[in-house]
Amino acid sequence: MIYTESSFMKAVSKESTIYDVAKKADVSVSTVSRVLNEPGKVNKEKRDKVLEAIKELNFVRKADAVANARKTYKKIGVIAPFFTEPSFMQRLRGISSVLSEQHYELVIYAIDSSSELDSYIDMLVSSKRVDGLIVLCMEVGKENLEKIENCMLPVCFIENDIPGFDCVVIENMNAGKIAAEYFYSHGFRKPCFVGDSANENYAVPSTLQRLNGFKQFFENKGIEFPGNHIIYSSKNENVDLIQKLFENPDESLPDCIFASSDMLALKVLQQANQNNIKIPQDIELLGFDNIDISQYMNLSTIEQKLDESGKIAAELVLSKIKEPERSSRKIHIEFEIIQRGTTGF
Amino acid sequence: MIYTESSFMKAVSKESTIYDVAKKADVSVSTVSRVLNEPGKVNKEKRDKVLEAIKELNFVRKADAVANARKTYKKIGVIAPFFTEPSFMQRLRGISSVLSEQHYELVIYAIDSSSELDSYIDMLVSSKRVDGLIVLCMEVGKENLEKIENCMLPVCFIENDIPGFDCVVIENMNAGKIAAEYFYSHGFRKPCFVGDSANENYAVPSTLQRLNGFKQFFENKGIEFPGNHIIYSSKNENVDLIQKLFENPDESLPDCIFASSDMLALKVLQQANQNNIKIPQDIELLGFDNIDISQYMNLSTIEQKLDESGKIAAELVLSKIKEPERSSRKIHIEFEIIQRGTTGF
DNA sequence: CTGAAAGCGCTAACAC
DNA sequence: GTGTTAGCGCTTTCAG
Repeated sequence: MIYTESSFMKAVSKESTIYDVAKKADVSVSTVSRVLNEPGKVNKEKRDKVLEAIKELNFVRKADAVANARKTYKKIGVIAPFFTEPSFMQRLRGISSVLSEQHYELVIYAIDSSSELDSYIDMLVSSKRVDGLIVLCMEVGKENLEKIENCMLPVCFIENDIPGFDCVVIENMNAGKIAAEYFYSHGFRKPCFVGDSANENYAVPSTLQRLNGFKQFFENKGIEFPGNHIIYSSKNENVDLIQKLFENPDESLPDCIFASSDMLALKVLQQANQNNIKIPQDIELLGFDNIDISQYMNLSTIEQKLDESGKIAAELVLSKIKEPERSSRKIHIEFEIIQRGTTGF
Repeated sequence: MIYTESSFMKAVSKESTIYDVAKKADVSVSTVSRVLNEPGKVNKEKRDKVLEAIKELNFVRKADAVANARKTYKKIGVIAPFFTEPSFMQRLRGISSVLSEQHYELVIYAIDSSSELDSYIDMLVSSKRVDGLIVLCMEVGKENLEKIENCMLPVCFIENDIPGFDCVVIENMNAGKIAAEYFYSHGFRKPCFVGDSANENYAVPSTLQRLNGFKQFFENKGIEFPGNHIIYSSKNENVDLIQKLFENPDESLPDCIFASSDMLALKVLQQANQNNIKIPQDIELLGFDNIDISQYMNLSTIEQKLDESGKIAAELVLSKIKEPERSSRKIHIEFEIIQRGTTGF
């Protein structure tokens, strides 16, 4: 057996408590507690003695004991579908920034399936371990809602509009409409929509809403969509459908495409390239999300202020914690068109 | 003032404790505790009474109190640079999966600057709040290492090789070599490297290592790189440099490009498209990471098994928690070339 | 199987 | 300022 440096040197020094520190520094535990929490209120002399004892004993206090005594947690949980999409990350980033500012910890419960969602919620309501909860883009059944309400856990939903709860809602219909309006006002009359239909059953159906908003706007203007100008299918099928679309003769090609995610838009861009279709000269292309890579790829897109939605959600739970009786609020996130290289020809 | 449904209905019922439950069910607190933890060991009759009391009182136990009494946390902290890169997400996913399997919570400390790193580490060592720590792709100064060691916090570093600590190391040099070997064995002799140099000071310099591995392999074979075939600069400059490269006459173009990240590779792909350079016919292109979008874009790339590196790191801390005295381990993550549409012409 | 009682490690009145 | 002491809410011996 080979002893590495670390296992060799480290003694199994027992973990010390403030009692040990107090004894060693020859003061009371309250004094120790004070130098930990309000050092100003204790004499320099004693304070130094305590500090020294702390150092010598290698004392670290247990956050759980503190929380238990103070009856506070300073933790917010985030329930999110498995973080595969970049958009979730950006939202998390927003959440994280305000939480760390307020000295709250961020604990993540990543969901892979509906049943996992249930079991996490059970855990969270059967044992109070966070001060508040943020639920990201997930459908939550009535039963679970009741559980949450029963244990009076402050919660905020993002991208899910639930009556009686704090929500940060993304007006996906409106997003579709804004895209349509943009194209229409620039003179385009042959629109096309591309979106992935494959949503997990526990995820919110935002793509469909965007499609509806997009379609409706044009239809209100008397413009109909040929069947192949609405591509709304599973990921793999969509690739084929896009390819088929681009194989059409020029006159039956759309003059503008709204993709319901930037990833999809990037895919369209690539496929257009391969088919010698110039973007934006032949077809304009607008994505959705404004993920990091989009700027890089010079993709025009609709930004939904992901960071901000995360921030607002965090602020909502925090405020709900301070003021549990306040009535629930619903915040609508704005969109913004980011015009880059794939539109505005 | 308008009362919403929720604020109207919810009484300010005080939070109840197991004492309340015990009283109501007419049993001792130990019995309540037992039905909570080992329900099998208590009579059905009493158990039901307790369960009923729990329901009536809307009792939820405090995780902190439990942790305090049990002297256990069941939490792992992850320190990571701000989650902007998709690769981090995938690693987190790996970490998350094994933690949730083992019923550990995952708390995230997102770092934005060196000073934030310091303050998080201070917090973590000055107050024990997690059982273990995973540090993602960050440089940690000697001082901080000592602090961590002093408080005997089990820790595992990902993509950072620190003697005496558990590490999951990515052999970036070797990655460069593998890419070079791949191109070389397929007959390519005019290699080109593209990488972003702009790393935060607290991030590990993996790109440079990949460059060195790539370069070295070819140089060992007697192949030199013209100056413009090594693009290693800041993000914005790189775009220009790539463009300039592609403006060269055919004979001074490279025949293969290794990009040190998939994002960059995608950028190269786009720029090649715009310059009517066919990939892979004119130039082969290999990325690095195999992020989700790469499959979508049919990009050949080197996968570094991000999920797995996260999983292993999580397993390492967990094992270190169980067996604190075991000597430190270093796990090397393998690479795999994923051949898709941008190579293998 | 069940209950009494002694912790867990820290905080927070309350007196001095 | 500082020490005493009673909690915090739950777990866990140890008898019975």
